[in-house]
Amino acid sequence: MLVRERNGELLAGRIVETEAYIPSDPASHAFRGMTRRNRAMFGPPFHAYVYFIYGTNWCLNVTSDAAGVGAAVLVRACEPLSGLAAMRALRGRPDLKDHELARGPGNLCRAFAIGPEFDGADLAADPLLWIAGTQAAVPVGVSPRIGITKAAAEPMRFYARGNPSVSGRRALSP
DNA sequence: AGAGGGATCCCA
DNA sequence: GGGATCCCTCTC
Repeated sequence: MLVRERNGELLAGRIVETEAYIPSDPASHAFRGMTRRNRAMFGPPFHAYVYFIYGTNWCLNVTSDAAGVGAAVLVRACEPLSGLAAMRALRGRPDLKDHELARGPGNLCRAFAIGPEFDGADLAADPLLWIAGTQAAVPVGVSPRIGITKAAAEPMRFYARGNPSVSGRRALSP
């Protein structure tokens, strides 16, 4: 479960879609070594790597290997569990259905008010953003990742099968 | 289906 | 410094 405390309120959601990026992976930001942008990706595990893309979107990753190793998991979607009204306000779209609030990595960061201030944050200790709890066993689907061109066939995307909060439904295997 | 959007990075 | 690229989103 991803949790964000904002103005004394808890925004929370079940993580239902992720993508993996490993050091040997040409699609990874870390593939060509450390830069100012991807610095956090080489930090200790279970920390946030937040980056800006396509001029409009922030995306949240969780580092997934030892310090010095550039590896992370992109958090692509959450099923909203609490703070839905605040999420809807943050999206600025009163018309959205619950399962659309945090569907897609850019939308997720908007709904949870996640921005560059969390780049490098310790997700086990940060007072305003953390990941906690155990995940109920659900059927997990595997597919290629979305929106990349290098290593595009690698089955590195993992999602809760059948969950409507999962993005990229056209690309899903059933 | 197609445009918009801006930061980043590589190579001159 | 320039330009290709980019782990996308919304509207048409």
